[in-house]
Amino acid sequence: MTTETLINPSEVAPKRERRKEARPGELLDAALDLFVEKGFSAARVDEVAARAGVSKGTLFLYFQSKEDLFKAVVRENIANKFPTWQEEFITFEGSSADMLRYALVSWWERIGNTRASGITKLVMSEAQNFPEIAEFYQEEVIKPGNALIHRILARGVQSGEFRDLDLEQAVHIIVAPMIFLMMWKHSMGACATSAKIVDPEQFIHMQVDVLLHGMTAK
Amino acid sequence: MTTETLINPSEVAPKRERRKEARPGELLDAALDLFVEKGFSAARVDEVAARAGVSKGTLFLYFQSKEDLFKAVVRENIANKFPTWQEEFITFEGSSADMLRYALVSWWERIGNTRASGITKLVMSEAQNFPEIAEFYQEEVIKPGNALIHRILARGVQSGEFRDLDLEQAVHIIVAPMIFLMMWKHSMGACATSAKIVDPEQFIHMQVDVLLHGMTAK
Amino acid sequence: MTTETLINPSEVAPKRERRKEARPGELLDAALDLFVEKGFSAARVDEVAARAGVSKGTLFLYFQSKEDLFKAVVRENIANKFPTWQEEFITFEGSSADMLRYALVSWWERIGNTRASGITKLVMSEAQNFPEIAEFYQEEVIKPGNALIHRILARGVQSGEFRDLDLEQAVHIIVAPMIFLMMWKHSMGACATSAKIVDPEQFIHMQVDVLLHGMTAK
Amino acid sequence: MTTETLINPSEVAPKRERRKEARPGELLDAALDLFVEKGFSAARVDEVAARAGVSKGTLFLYFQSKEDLFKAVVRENIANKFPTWQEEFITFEGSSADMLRYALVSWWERIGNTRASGITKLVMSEAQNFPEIAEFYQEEVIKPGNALIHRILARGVQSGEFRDLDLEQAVHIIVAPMIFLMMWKHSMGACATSAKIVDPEQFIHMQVDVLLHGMTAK
DNA sequence: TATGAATGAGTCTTCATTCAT
DNA sequence: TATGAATGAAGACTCATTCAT
Repeated sequence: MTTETLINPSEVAPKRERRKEARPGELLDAALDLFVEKGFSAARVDEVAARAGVSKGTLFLYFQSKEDLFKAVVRENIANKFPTWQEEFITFEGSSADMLRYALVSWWERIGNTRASGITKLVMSEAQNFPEIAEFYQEEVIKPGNALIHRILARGVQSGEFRDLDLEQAVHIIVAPMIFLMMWKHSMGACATSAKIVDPEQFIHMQVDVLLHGMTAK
Repeated sequence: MTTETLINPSEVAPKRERRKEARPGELLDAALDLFVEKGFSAARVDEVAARAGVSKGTLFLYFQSKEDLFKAVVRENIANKFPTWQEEFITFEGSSADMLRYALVSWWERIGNTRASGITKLVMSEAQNFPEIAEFYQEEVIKPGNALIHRILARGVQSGEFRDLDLEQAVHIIVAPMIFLMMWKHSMGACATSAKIVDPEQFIHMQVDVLLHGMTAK
Repeated sequence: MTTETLINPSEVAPKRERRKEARPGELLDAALDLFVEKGFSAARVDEVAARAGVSKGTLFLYFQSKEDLFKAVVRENIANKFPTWQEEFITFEGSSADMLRYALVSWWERIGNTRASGITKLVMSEAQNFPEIAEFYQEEVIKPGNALIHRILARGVQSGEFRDLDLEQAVHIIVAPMIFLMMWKHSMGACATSAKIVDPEQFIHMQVDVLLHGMTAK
Repeated sequence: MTTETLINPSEVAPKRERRKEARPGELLDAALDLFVEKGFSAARVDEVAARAGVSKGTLFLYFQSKEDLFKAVVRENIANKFPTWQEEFITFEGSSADMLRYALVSWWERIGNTRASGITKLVMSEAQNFPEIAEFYQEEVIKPGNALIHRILARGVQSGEFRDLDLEQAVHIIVAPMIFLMMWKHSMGACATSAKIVDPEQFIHMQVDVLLHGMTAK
């Protein structure tokens, strides 16, 4: 997406001229869709090229191989949303419970509910065949994401709002359902009959509720 | 396979062994490994056959096609899991909290921690390319599994042990982390560096703890 | 067909015991059907065996290879009908025109209209891939057949009934339509829509009529 | 093919030649030879491609499947034959006997004696396995051909030159020997020893002679 | 830079043939 | 002699990749 911002965010060239510059971006864009939709092997480079409006040969002008394209797709789409996000939390005022709720809800809006979630599906599905991608993802996405959650939890524990948890573990408790949500959306959730089984918004809402208060009656 | 031939080369492995009864199982076994390890398309039928100690032709004697083999693998590894399990819960005595904890822990022992968990990873990764498999899995695995959890929760609510939850939703809250666990184990978890990041036993333990009591300090 | 007559025409053994002796015949029988129906390569040895009521392995007990089976089928079915037939003509009384008509009509009844005609289709279709079969067929069937016709024509010429023809050539004029008839029956004629286009009996009738009297108005 | 490379090795044949327009024709050409020579199943797509001077992959660039190629070969070699021919007969002046003779002789020159005759052999040999081809052939070749003959005969009958025949049947009498000729040429006739047994020109000549005047002495 | 025709290694699948039982 | 499970060579077809234009 929006590769032009990466390449040259300042000037908006006329369509025809911008084209050449935009090629790799358009290819990555098409590739993301196709990889998410069909997986690495079932996605055909012909179709990626076609969807990007170029010929197959052109694709190989920008990417050495299909694997290379795949890696670029993942790399490109693991946008560093975390830095800007982090700032929000530094200046966040309110309870840590609200903060957690806000984190998950806005995560859904900005990541889970966008095409970016397809990346997670992709990476997890193909991790075995692309260990370096998995590694990369771990470093660039999972770790920063976890750090963010970690900070929120630590704030809550410190303020006495949350009880004294093993934070390393607790982070997983928070993150796991979100990852599940992305996987589900792009696998079972994409199959007609079972589509409505998990409703993400409701799911997140109750998730936070249960996480904070538990299921046990008082 | 045939490690004994390697260890004991004097006992020549018979070239043509007739094991009609055993073959499908052996093939299914090898296929499960390979499919989980590499995914559907990256797995080669030659290798499945080789790992089962038969020729490629033999594989097609028992399974019409690679896809057919895939379906058989899924079917084979999920049947007969729930019926016996369900009975245990009917006769369970103790608190519903204990019941829930028992359910998740024994789930981990019997499914999550066995090769069967690879099936879930497999199905979710390939769901888009095999909608019928996804459908089948939904019906044969997800639904019965959810029903089991539903029963436990209903029991807890009825006894006043749990608060009055939207059970349909609550079921997902319980199940999601387990599915995550299987996905993780067979994707990121299988990559060296990040292997130890999530420890399943600890994860489940804390999961139950938080689910039951929440994170909020009293 | 009726291989038992070839093997042991004198004694009629009970079904079960005759079986063993009859095997090759039953196989040839089934093979003839299948080869005629589907051609050499499209015919499957499994099906031949199945149709003969034996296992595939048994087939190879009697025939070294599929090619061997094919050759045996052709050889077996090129029954020497000519010797007995020839006698009929030696004692034939009547005009040579009647003789010719009788020859063609009875040929249709005894050969053209029986499964034997399938052999011709078979041999002609596969001649390129089985030159020795073609050669064999030429010697065993075509030549004796031609000789028979030759004799009739010679008789007619000698008696002054027919005009003085180049007999070698004239024979082909007679034989060609009969061969055509067999080919047609087992190719185009076997396809639904065009089935009724050529009616053999009528065809032969007119053929003789035209051959004898010509089309030219007197 | 590329005999010039053999004759003149200094001119190195370019490895990748772009000849989009020419390819299908070259492939069809090679395929015709091979199909006629070996039959549908015995012909290998690799060899067709090789004979056309391209790689196997290229063949599948132009034809979806081997069967598709087969159909194209049949189609290619029978279109545009009859339309131009038909015109000749409309303007034909002379006796109907001459017309018939001319029809058969020129048929031999333009069809029977060219590679196109192999198509008939092909279609009749494979008719059972390709009913649609048979149907197609019936419609596109047999029917127009028959119509042509029908017209000649009708002309002759009308002018009183021929006696009053059942034209539908009479057409078959004329056509059958021609079809026989094609079958023979590409089956028995292609085998060394029996090659000269039927001489087409003589055969046609006598055929017309006999058809027109009959064999019976006046 | 862009094209798309051409390539050929690689895959699934078939089926005649073998062989332990 | 009969079986049918097992084989593996061979074939059609795919598709990422190349390269002449």
